Amino acid sequence: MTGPNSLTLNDGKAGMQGLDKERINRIIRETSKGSKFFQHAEKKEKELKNKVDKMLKERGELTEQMIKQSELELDGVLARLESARDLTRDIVHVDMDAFYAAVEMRDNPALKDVPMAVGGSAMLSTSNYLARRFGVRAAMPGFIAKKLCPGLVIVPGHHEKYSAVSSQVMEIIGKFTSEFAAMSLDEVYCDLTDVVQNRTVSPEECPEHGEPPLFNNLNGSHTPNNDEVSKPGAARDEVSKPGLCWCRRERVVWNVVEEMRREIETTTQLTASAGLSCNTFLAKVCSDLNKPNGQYFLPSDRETIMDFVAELEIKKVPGIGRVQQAYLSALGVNKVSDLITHRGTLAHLFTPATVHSYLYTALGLGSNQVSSDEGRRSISTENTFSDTNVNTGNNKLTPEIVVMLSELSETLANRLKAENLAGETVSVKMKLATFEILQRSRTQSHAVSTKEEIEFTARELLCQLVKELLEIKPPGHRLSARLLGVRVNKF
DNA sequence: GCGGATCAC
DNA sequence: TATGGTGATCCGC
Repeated sequence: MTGPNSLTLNDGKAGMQGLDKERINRIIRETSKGSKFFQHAEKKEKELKNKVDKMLKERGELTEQMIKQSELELDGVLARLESARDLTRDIVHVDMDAFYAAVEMRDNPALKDVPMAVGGSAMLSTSNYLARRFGVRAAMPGFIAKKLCPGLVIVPGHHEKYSAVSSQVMEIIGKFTSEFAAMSLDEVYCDLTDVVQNRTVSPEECPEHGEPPLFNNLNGSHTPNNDEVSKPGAARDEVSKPGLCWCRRERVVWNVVEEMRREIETTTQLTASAGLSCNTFLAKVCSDLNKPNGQYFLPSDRETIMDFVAELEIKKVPGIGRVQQAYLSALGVNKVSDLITHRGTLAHLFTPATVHSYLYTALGLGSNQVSSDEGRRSISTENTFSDTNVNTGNNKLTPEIVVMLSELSETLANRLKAENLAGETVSVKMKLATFEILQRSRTQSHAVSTKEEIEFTARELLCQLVKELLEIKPPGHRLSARLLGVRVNKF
Protein backbone atom coordinates (compact mmCIF):
# COMPACT_ATOMS: atom_id res chain seq x y z
CA MET A 1 0.00 0.00 0.00
CA THR A 2 2.95 2.29 0.43
CA GLY A 3 4.32 4.14 -2.55
CA PRO A 4 7.71 3.66 -4.14
CA ASN A 5 10.87 4.40 -2.21
CA SER A 6 14.59 4.09 -2.64
CA LEU A 7 14.31 0.34 -2.40
CA THR A 8 11.67 -0.27 -5.00
CA LEU A 9 11.45 0.26 -8.72
CA ASN A 10 10.22 3.61 -9.85
CA ASP A 11 8.12 2.65 -12.85
CA GLY A 12 6.73 6.04 -13.64
CA LYS A 13 8.88 6.49 -16.71
CA ALA A 14 8.25 5.45 -20.27
CA GLY A 15 9.11 1.91 -21.35
CA MET A 16 8.43 0.39 -17.95
CA GLN A 17 5.02 -1.12 -18.52
CA GLY A 18 4.26 -4.78 -18.18
CA LEU A 19 7.29 -5.62 -16.07
CA ASP A 20 7.43 -8.24 -13.39
CA LYS A 21 7.59 -5.69 -10.62
CA GLU A 22 7.42 -8.29 -7.87
CA ARG A 23 10.55 -9.97 -9.11
CA ILE A 24 12.36 -6.72 -9.80
CA ASN A 25 11.64 -5.28 -6.38
CA ARG A 26 12.69 -8.52 -4.74
CA ILE A 27 16.02 -8.45 -6.52
CA ILE A 28 16.54 -4.79 -5.68
CA ARG A 29 15.89 -5.42 -2.00
CA GLU A 30 17.94 -8.58 -1.83
CA THR A 31 20.89 -6.93 -3.53
CA SER A 32 20.71 -3.94 -1.21
CA LYS A 33 20.06 -5.87 1.96
CA GLY A 34 22.44 -5.25 4.83
CA SER A 35 24.16 -2.26 3.24
CA LYS A 36 24.34 1.11 4.98
CA PHE A 37 22.30 2.49 2.15
CA PHE A 38 19.63 -0.11 2.80
CA GLN A 39 19.53 0.64 6.50
CA HIS A 40 19.21 4.34 5.84
CA ALA A 41 16.50 3.80 3.25
CA GLU A 42 14.58 1.58 5.65
CA LYS A 43 14.82 4.22 8.33
CA LYS A 44 13.47 6.86 5.96
CA GLU A 45 10.73 4.50 4.91
CA LYS A 46 9.65 4.06 8.52
CA GLU A 47 9.74 7.79 9.17
CA LEU A 48 7.55 8.36 6.17
CA LYS A 49 5.09 5.73 7.35
CA ASN A 50 4.91 7.45 10.71
CA LYS A 51 4.23 10.79 9.10
CA VAL A 52 1.53 9.22 6.97
CA ASP A 53 -0.04 7.64 10.04
CA LYS A 54 0.06 10.97 11.82
CA MET A 55 -1.68 12.58 8.89
CA LEU A 56 -4.35 9.88 8.84
CA LYS A 57 -4.94 10.46 12.51
CA GLU A 58 -5.41 14.16 11.81
CA ARG A 59 -7.88 13.27 9.13
CA GLY A 60 -9.81 11.16 11.60
CA GLU A 61 -10.38 14.23 13.71
CA LEU A 62 -11.95 16.24 10.92
CA THR A 63 -15.70 16.71 11.04
CA GLU A 64 -18.05 16.67 8.08
CA GLN A 65 -18.71 20.29 8.81
CA MET A 66 -15.04 21.25 8.59
CA ILE A 67 -14.61 19.41 5.32
CA LYS A 68 -17.73 20.91 3.78
CA GLN A 69 -16.66 24.38 4.80
CA SER A 70 -13.28 23.96 3.10
CA GLU A 71 -14.90 22.55 0.00
CA LEU A 72 -16.97 25.68 -0.34
CA GLU A 73 -13.98 27.92 0.14
CA LEU A 74 -12.00 26.00 -2.42
CA ASP A 75 -14.85 26.16 -4.89
CA GLY A 76 -14.14 29.87 -4.94
CA VAL A 77 -10.50 29.21 -5.67
CA LEU A 78 -11.47 26.78 -8.43
CA ALA A 79 -13.74 29.36 -10.00
CA ARG A 80 -11.05 32.00 -9.89
CA LEU A 81 -8.49 29.64 -11.44
CA GLU A 82 -10.98 28.59 -14.07
CA SER A 83 -11.74 32.15 -15.08
CA ALA A 84 -8.06 32.77 -15.78
CA ARG A 85 -7.66 29.68 -17.94
CA ASP A 86 -5.76 30.38 -21.14
CA LEU A 87 -6.28 27.96 -24.00
CA THR A 88 -4.77 30.12 -26.69
CA ARG A 89 -1.13 29.10 -26.58
CA ASP A 90 0.51 26.25 -28.47
CA ILE A 91 3.07 24.90 -26.04
CA VAL A 92 5.26 21.93 -26.95
CA HIS A 93 7.55 19.82 -24.82
CA VAL A 94 10.29 18.07 -26.79
CA ASP A 95 12.16 15.27 -25.06
CA MET A 96 15.00 13.26 -26.55
CA ASP A 97 14.48 9.51 -26.23
CA ALA A 98 16.82 7.77 -23.77
CA PHE A 99 19.23 10.54 -24.64
CA TYR A 100 22.67 9.52 -23.35
CA ALA A 101 22.06 5.87 -24.19
CA ALA A 102 20.85 6.79 -27.67
CA VAL A 103 23.99 8.81 -28.36
CA GLU A 104 26.21 5.92 -27.27
CA MET A 105 24.23 3.46 -29.40
CA ARG A 106 24.46 5.75 -32.38
CA ASP A 107 28.23 5.96 -32.10
CA ASN A 108 28.86 2.32 -31.33
CA PRO A 109 26.82 -0.13 -33.37
CA ALA A 110 27.85 -2.96 -31.04
CA LEU A 111 25.53 -1.41 -28.48
CA LYS A 112 22.54 -1.23 -30.81
CA ASP A 113 20.84 -4.50 -30.07
CA VAL A 114 21.91 -5.16 -26.51
CA PRO A 115 20.50 -3.94 -23.23
CA MET A 116 22.81 -1.11 -22.22
CA ALA A 117 23.06 1.80 -19.85
CA VAL A 118 25.24 4.84 -19.40
CA GLY A 119 27.00 5.31 -16.08
CA GLY A 120 29.06 3.17 -13.78
CA SER A 121 28.71 0.40 -11.23
CA ALA A 122 27.71 3.00 -8.66
CA MET A 123 25.07 4.85 -10.65
CA LEU A 124 23.38 4.80 -14.03
CA SER A 125 22.24 7.99 -15.68
CA THR A 126 20.06 6.36 -18.31
CA SER A 127 19.30 3.06 -19.97
CA ASN A 128 18.13 2.06 -23.42
CA TYR A 129 14.71 0.58 -24.04
CA LEU A 130 15.96 -2.99 -24.18
CA ALA A 131 17.43 -2.58 -20.70
CA ARG A 132 14.24 -1.02 -19.41
CA ARG A 133 12.47 -4.27 -20.15
CA PHE A 134 14.53 -5.73 -17.33
CA GLY A 135 13.67 -2.92 -14.93
CA VAL A 136 17.00 -1.18 -15.49
CA ARG A 137 16.51 2.56 -15.28
CA ALA A 138 18.13 5.91 -14.55
CA ALA A 139 19.26 6.56 -10.98
CA MET A 140 19.79 2.86 -10.35
CA PRO A 141 23.21 1.60 -9.24
CA GLY A 142 24.94 -0.37 -11.95
CA PHE A 143 25.61 -3.38 -9.76
CA ILE A 144 21.91 -3.79 -9.05
CA ALA A 145 21.11 -3.32 -12.72
CA LYS A 146 23.52 -6.16 -13.47
CA LYS A 147 21.55 -8.44 -11.17
CA LEU A 148 18.34 -7.55 -12.94
CA CYS A 149 19.93 -7.95 -16.32
CA PRO A 150 23.18 -9.95 -16.32
CA GLY A 151 23.74 -9.20 -20.00
CA LEU A 152 23.62 -5.46 -19.40
CA VAL A 153 26.41 -3.49 -21.01
CA ILE A 154 27.36 -0.42 -19.00
CA VAL A 155 29.33 2.28 -20.76
CA PRO A 156 30.80 5.42 -19.23
CA GLY A 157 29.20 8.70 -20.22
CA HIS A 158 30.59 11.41 -22.49
CA HIS A 159 29.06 14.59 -21.24
CA GLU A 160 30.77 16.92 -23.69
CA LYS A 161 29.34 14.91 -26.55
CA TYR A 162 25.82 15.02 -25.15
CA SER A 163 26.24 18.71 -24.67
CA ALA A 164 27.30 19.16 -28.30
CA VAL A 165 24.36 17.09 -29.56
CA SER A 166 22.06 19.09 -27.34
CA SER A 167 23.33 22.28 -28.96
CA GLN A 168 22.47 20.83 -32.36
CA VAL A 169 18.97 20.04 -31.18
CA MET A 170 18.47 23.49 -29.67
CA GLU A 171 19.73 25.07 -32.85
CA ILE A 172 17.12 23.19 -34.85
CA ILE A 173 14.38 24.26 -32.46
CA GLY A 174 15.67 27.81 -32.78
CA LYS A 175 15.10 27.67 -36.50
CA PHE A 176 11.40 27.16 -35.84
CA THR A 177 10.93 29.64 -33.03
CA SER A 178 12.90 31.94 -30.79
CA GLU A 179 10.44 31.19 -28.01
CA PHE A 180 12.02 28.13 -26.48
CA ALA A 181 13.61 27.26 -23.18
CA ALA A 182 15.93 24.32 -22.55
CA MET A 183 15.22 22.58 -19.26
CA SER A 184 18.20 20.24 -19.53
CA LEU A 185 20.37 18.76 -22.26
CA ASP A 186 17.54 16.61 -23.54
CA GLU A 187 14.40 18.58 -22.76
CA VAL A 188 13.01 21.78 -24.15
CA TYR A 189 9.74 23.68 -24.11
CA CYS A 190 8.71 25.85 -26.99
CA ASP A 191 5.84 28.20 -27.64
CA LEU A 192 4.68 27.73 -31.22
CA THR A 193 1.67 30.02 -31.02
CA ASP A 194 3.08 32.66 -33.34
CA VAL A 195 4.64 30.11 -35.66
CA VAL A 196 1.29 28.39 -36.04
CA GLN A 197 -0.57 31.60 -36.69
CA ASN A 198 1.87 32.71 -39.32
CA ARG A 199 1.73 29.48 -41.29
CA THR A 200 -0.61 28.98 -44.16
CA VAL A 201 -2.47 25.77 -44.77
CA SER A 202 -3.34 24.44 -48.16
CA PRO A 203 -7.06 23.75 -48.63
CA GLU A 204 -6.54 20.02 -48.97
CA GLU A 205 -5.05 19.98 -45.49
CA CYS A 206 -8.29 21.24 -44.10
CA PRO A 207 -10.80 18.59 -43.03
CA GLU A 208 -13.67 20.67 -44.25
CA HIS A 209 -12.20 20.27 -47.70
CA GLY A 210 -10.92 16.74 -47.43
CA GLU A 211 -10.05 14.06 -44.90
CA PRO A 212 -9.97 15.06 -41.25
CA PRO A 213 -6.55 15.16 -39.62
CA LEU A 214 -5.63 11.79 -38.21
CA PHE A 215 -2.86 13.03 -35.95
CA ASN A 216 -1.58 9.85 -34.46
CA ASN A 217 -4.63 7.81 -33.80
CA LEU A 218 -2.64 5.29 -31.86
CA ASN A 219 -2.48 7.76 -29.09
CA GLY A 220 -6.14 8.44 -28.55
CA SER A 221 -5.95 12.03 -29.58
CA HIS A 222 -9.14 12.88 -31.34
CA THR A 223 -10.56 14.91 -34.13
CA PRO A 224 -12.76 17.52 -32.55
CA ASN A 225 -16.29 17.84 -33.79
CA ASN A 226 -18.21 21.00 -34.26
CA ASP A 227 -20.09 20.63 -30.97
CA GLU A 228 -16.88 21.09 -29.13
CA VAL A 229 -16.00 24.18 -31.00
CA SER A 230 -19.00 26.00 -29.67
CA LYS A 231 -18.48 24.99 -26.08
CA PRO A 232 -17.41 27.67 -23.65
CA GLY A 233 -13.67 27.67 -23.24
CA ALA A 234 -12.99 26.41 -26.73
CA ALA A 235 -10.27 28.63 -28.01
CA ARG A 236 -9.84 27.61 -31.60
CA ASP A 237 -11.99 30.31 -33.09
CA GLU A 238 -10.22 32.98 -31.11
CA VAL A 239 -6.90 32.27 -32.73
CA SER A 240 -7.96 31.30 -36.20
CA LYS A 241 -7.64 33.97 -38.80
CA PRO A 242 -10.82 35.00 -40.58
CA GLY A 243 -11.62 32.73 -43.48
CA LEU A 244 -9.73 29.78 -42.09
CA CYS A 245 -11.55 26.90 -40.49
CA TRP A 246 -11.11 25.89 -36.85
CA CYS A 247 -9.02 22.83 -37.59
CA ARG A 248 -6.16 24.91 -38.84
CA ARG A 249 -4.35 25.48 -35.60
CA GLU A 250 -4.32 21.83 -34.58
CA ARG A 251 -3.24 20.58 -37.95
CA VAL A 252 -0.48 23.14 -38.21
CA VAL A 253 1.03 22.66 -34.79
CA TRP A 254 0.99 18.92 -35.33
CA ASN A 255 2.81 19.29 -38.62
CA VAL A 256 5.33 21.78 -37.31
CA VAL A 257 6.30 19.45 -34.49
CA GLU A 258 6.60 16.53 -36.90
CA GLU A 259 8.92 18.62 -39.03
CA MET A 260 10.91 19.58 -36.00
CA ARG A 261 11.34 15.99 -34.87
CA ARG A 262 12.16 14.88 -38.39
CA GLU A 263 14.90 17.45 -38.66
CA ILE A 264 16.30 16.47 -35.29
CA GLU A 265 16.46 12.86 -36.42
CA THR A 266 17.98 13.67 -39.79
CA THR A 267 20.65 15.85 -38.26
CA THR A 268 21.54 13.87 -35.15
CA GLN A 269 20.37 10.33 -35.97
CA LEU A 270 18.51 10.48 -32.69
CA THR A 271 14.80 10.48 -32.06
CA ALA A 272 12.75 12.82 -29.93
CA SER A 273 9.23 12.66 -28.59
CA ALA A 274 6.91 15.57 -28.08
CA GLY A 275 3.79 16.63 -26.26
CA LEU A 276 1.50 19.31 -27.72
CA SER A 277 -1.04 21.28 -25.75
CA CYS A 278 -1.72 24.73 -24.35
CA ASN A 279 0.51 24.80 -21.28
CA THR A 280 3.79 23.37 -20.06
CA PHE A 281 2.25 20.93 -17.59
CA LEU A 282 0.06 19.25 -20.17
CA ALA A 283 2.74 19.36 -22.84
CA LYS A 284 5.19 17.62 -20.54
CA VAL A 285 2.78 14.91 -19.55
CA CYS A 286 1.88 14.37 -23.19
CA SER A 287 5.48 14.06 -24.36
CA ASP A 288 5.74 10.84 -22.37
CA LEU A 289 2.66 9.19 -23.82
CA ASN A 290 4.01 8.17 -27.19
CA LYS A 291 7.63 7.64 -26.30
CA PRO A 292 9.86 6.71 -27.98
CA ASN A 293 9.80 8.57 -31.28
CA GLY A 294 6.21 9.74 -31.07
CA GLN A 295 4.13 12.76 -30.34
CA TYR A 296 0.84 13.25 -28.58
CA PHE A 297 -1.56 16.06 -29.17
CA LEU A 298 -4.01 17.16 -26.50
CA PRO A 299 -6.59 19.53 -27.98
CA SER A 300 -6.86 22.84 -26.20
CA ASP A 301 -10.43 22.87 -25.15
CA ARG A 302 -11.62 22.72 -21.60
CA GLU A 303 -13.68 19.54 -21.77
CA THR A 304 -10.94 17.53 -23.41
CA ILE A 305 -8.38 18.75 -20.92
CA MET A 306 -10.57 18.04 -17.91
CA ASP A 307 -11.28 14.52 -19.16
CA PHE A 308 -7.61 13.98 -19.81
CA VAL A 309 -6.31 15.08 -16.41
CA ALA A 310 -9.14 13.41 -14.53
CA GLU A 311 -7.75 9.96 -15.28
CA LEU A 312 -4.11 10.96 -15.05
CA GLU A 313 -2.23 9.05 -12.37
CA ILE A 314 -0.94 11.23 -9.57
CA LYS A 315 2.57 9.91 -10.00
CA LYS A 316 2.71 11.30 -13.52
CA VAL A 317 2.30 14.84 -12.28
CA PRO A 318 5.62 16.71 -12.35
CA GLY A 319 6.42 17.93 -8.87
CA ILE A 320 4.66 15.09 -7.10
CA GLY A 321 7.35 12.65 -6.05
CA ARG A 322 7.46 9.59 -3.88
CA VAL A 323 6.70 11.40 -0.62
CA GLN A 324 3.69 13.35 -1.82
CA GLN A 325 2.50 10.24 -3.55
CA ALA A 326 2.70 8.31 -0.30
CA TYR A 327 0.61 10.94 1.49
CA LEU A 328 -1.94 11.21 -1.27
CA SER A 329 -2.23 7.50 -1.84
CA ALA A 330 -2.94 7.00 1.86
CA LEU A 331 -5.82 9.43 1.48
CA GLY A 332 -7.24 7.55 -1.47
CA VAL A 333 -5.97 10.08 -3.98
CA ASN A 334 -4.53 8.11 -6.89
CA LYS A 335 -5.68 9.99 -9.94
CA VAL A 336 -5.80 13.69 -10.53
CA SER A 337 -9.58 14.03 -10.29
CA ASP A 338 -9.35 12.64 -6.75
CA LEU A 339 -7.62 15.89 -5.82
CA ILE A 340 -10.88 17.71 -6.45
CA THR A 341 -13.06 15.07 -4.87
CA HIS A 342 -10.98 15.19 -1.68
CA ARG A 343 -10.24 18.91 -1.70
CA GLY A 344 -12.09 19.54 1.55
CA THR A 345 -9.88 17.04 3.35
CA LEU A 346 -6.66 18.09 1.63
CA ALA A 347 -7.25 21.68 2.73
CA HIS A 348 -6.87 20.63 6.36
CA LEU A 349 -3.84 18.40 5.92
CA PHE A 350 -1.58 20.38 3.58
CA THR A 351 -0.34 23.95 3.35
CA PRO A 352 -2.42 26.46 1.38
CA ALA A 353 0.29 26.65 -1.27
CA THR A 354 0.26 22.89 -1.73
CA VAL A 355 -3.53 22.74 -1.91
CA HIS A 356 -3.52 25.54 -4.43
CA SER A 357 -1.02 23.71 -6.61
CA TYR A 358 -3.14 20.55 -6.39
CA LEU A 359 -6.23 22.36 -7.59
CA TYR A 360 -4.25 24.07 -10.30
CA THR A 361 -3.07 20.68 -11.48
CA ALA A 362 -6.50 19.12 -11.20
CA LEU A 363 -7.88 21.72 -13.59
CA GLY A 364 -5.16 20.92 -16.09
CA LEU A 365 -3.66 24.35 -15.70
CA GLY A 366 0.01 25.17 -16.12
CA SER A 367 2.38 27.81 -17.28
CA ASN A 368 1.29 29.38 -20.56
CA GLN A 369 4.69 30.74 -21.36
CA VAL A 370 8.10 29.23 -21.72
CA SER A 371 10.84 31.17 -20.04
CA SER A 372 14.52 30.49 -19.74
CA ASP A 373 16.14 30.65 -16.34
CA GLU A 374 16.69 34.24 -15.28
CA GLY A 375 20.16 33.57 -13.98
CA ARG A 376 21.26 31.04 -11.44
CA ARG A 377 20.71 31.49 -7.73
CA SER A 378 23.31 29.15 -6.41
CA ILE A 379 26.39 27.28 -7.47
CA SER A 380 27.73 24.21 -5.76
CA THR A 381 30.14 21.37 -6.06
CA GLU A 382 30.24 18.12 -4.16
CA ASN A 383 32.05 14.84 -4.20
CA THR A 384 31.42 11.31 -3.02
CA PHE A 385 34.34 9.21 -1.81
CA SER A 386 34.99 6.05 0.15
CA ASP A 387 34.17 6.33 3.84
CA THR A 388 36.65 8.67 5.47
CA ASN A 389 37.20 9.70 9.07
CA VAL A 390 36.19 13.31 9.64
CA ASN A 391 37.71 14.04 13.04
CA THR A 392 41.04 13.14 14.62
CA GLY A 393 41.42 11.78 18.12
CA ASN A 394 41.55 15.30 19.51
CA ASN A 395 38.57 16.46 17.50
CA LYS A 396 40.23 18.37 14.70
CA LEU A 397 39.34 17.78 11.08
CA THR A 398 41.41 15.00 9.57
CA PRO A 399 43.98 16.02 6.93
CA GLU A 400 42.05 14.10 4.26
CA ILE A 401 38.92 16.10 4.95
CA VAL A 402 40.83 19.37 5.03
CA VAL A 403 42.38 18.59 1.66
CA MET A 404 39.06 17.68 0.10
CA LEU A 405 37.48 20.85 1.40
CA SER A 406 40.33 22.80 -0.10
CA GLU A 407 39.93 21.13 -3.47
CA LEU A 408 36.18 21.66 -3.49
CA SER A 409 36.69 25.33 -2.63
CA GLU A 410 39.11 25.71 -5.49
CA THR A 411 36.76 24.05 -7.96
CA LEU A 412 33.91 26.24 -6.82
CA ALA A 413 36.02 29.40 -6.95
CA ASN A 414 37.00 28.58 -10.52
CA ARG A 415 33.41 28.08 -11.51
CA LEU A 416 32.40 31.32 -9.81
CA LYS A 417 35.16 33.13 -11.64
CA ALA A 418 34.10 31.64 -14.96
CA GLU A 419 30.64 33.11 -14.48
CA ASN A 420 31.91 36.25 -12.80
CA LEU A 421 29.85 35.58 -9.68
CA ALA A 422 30.28 36.18 -5.98
CA GLY A 423 27.87 35.36 -3.19
CA GLU A 424 27.24 36.29 0.41
CA THR A 425 26.23 32.85 1.64
CA VAL A 426 28.60 29.90 1.90
CA SER A 427 27.35 26.41 2.79
CA VAL A 428 28.97 23.09 3.48
CA LYS A 429 27.28 19.76 3.10
CA MET A 430 28.35 16.46 4.58
CA LYS A 431 26.88 13.02 4.04
CA LEU A 432 27.88 10.63 6.77
CA ALA A 433 28.80 7.04 6.08
CA THR A 434 25.29 6.29 7.32
CA PHE A 435 23.91 8.35 4.39
CA GLU A 436 22.56 10.96 6.75
CA ILE A 437 22.90 14.42 5.20
CA LEU A 438 23.79 17.55 7.17
CA GLN A 439 24.30 21.12 6.00
CA ARG A 440 25.51 24.34 7.57
CA SER A 441 25.53 27.79 6.03
CA ARG A 442 26.53 31.33 6.92
CA THR A 443 25.63 34.62 5.32
CA GLN A 444 28.20 37.38 5.51
CA SER A 445 27.89 41.05 4.82
CA HIS A 446 30.04 40.87 1.70
CA ALA A 447 30.08 38.57 -1.31
CA VAL A 448 32.90 36.08 -1.58
CA SER A 449 34.36 34.37 -4.61
CA THR A 450 37.96 33.34 -3.99
CA LYS A 451 39.16 29.92 -3.01
CA GLU A 452 40.64 31.26 0.22
CA GLU A 453 37.44 32.98 1.35
CA ILE A 454 35.27 29.99 0.54
CA GLU A 455 37.66 27.54 2.11
CA PHE A 456 37.98 29.58 5.29
CA THR A 457 34.23 29.78 5.85
CA ALA A 458 33.58 26.22 4.77
CA ARG A 459 36.18 24.97 7.21
CA GLU A 460 34.72 26.94 10.08
CA LEU A 461 31.25 25.70 9.28
CA LEU A 462 32.40 22.11 9.06
CA CYS A 463 34.34 22.37 12.32
CA GLN A 464 31.28 23.77 14.01
CA LEU A 465 29.10 21.04 12.56
CA VAL A 466 31.46 18.30 13.66
CA LYS A 467 31.59 19.78 17.14
CA GLU A 468 27.79 19.74 17.29
CA LEU A 469 27.64 16.16 16.18
CA LEU A 470 30.25 15.00 18.66
CA GLU A 471 28.39 16.62 21.53
CA ILE A 472 25.72 13.99 21.30
CA LYS A 473 28.20 11.15 20.89
CA PRO A 474 30.36 9.32 23.45
CA PRO A 475 33.87 10.74 23.91
CA GLY A 476 36.37 9.55 21.34
CA HIS A 477 33.70 8.96 18.70
CA ARG A 478 34.95 9.05 15.13
CA LEU A 479 32.64 10.42 12.49
CA SER A 480 32.89 8.90 9.03
CA ALA A 481 31.74 10.70 5.90
CA ARG A 482 31.14 9.66 2.28
CA LEU A 483 30.48 13.08 0.72
CA LEU A 484 31.48 16.69 1.12
CA GLY A 485 30.09 19.67 -0.75
CA VAL A 486 30.36 23.44 -0.79
CA ARG A 487 27.92 25.97 -2.14
CA VAL A 488 27.76 29.72 -2.65
CA ASN A 489 24.53 31.66 -3.13
CA LYS A 490 22.86 35.03 -2.52
CA PHE A 491 24.76 36.65 -5.36
C1' DG B 1 18.31 33.56 7.67
C1' DC B 2 18.88 28.44 8.53
C1' DG B 3 18.48 23.53 8.16
C1' DG B 4 15.99 19.72 6.65
C1' DA B 5 13.30 17.76 2.89
C1' DT B 6 11.61 17.11 -1.53
C1' DC B 7 11.91 17.09 -6.44
C1' DA B 8 13.71 17.03 -11.26
C1' DC B 9 17.00 15.70 -14.49
C1' DT C 1 33.07 -3.94 -3.69
C1' DA C 2 29.42 -0.88 -4.91
C1' DT C 3 23.59 3.82 -4.25
C1' DG C 4 25.63 10.62 -8.13
C1' DG C 5 25.89 15.79 -8.93
C1' DT C 6 23.57 20.28 -9.49
C1' DG C 7 20.10 23.43 -8.79
C1' DA C 8 15.61 24.93 -7.12
C1' DT C 9 12.02 25.40 -3.78
C1' DC C 10 9.25 24.88 0.36
C1' DC C 11 8.31 24.46 5.21
C1' DG C 12 8.84 25.32 9.90
C1' DC C 13 11.36 27.46 12.74
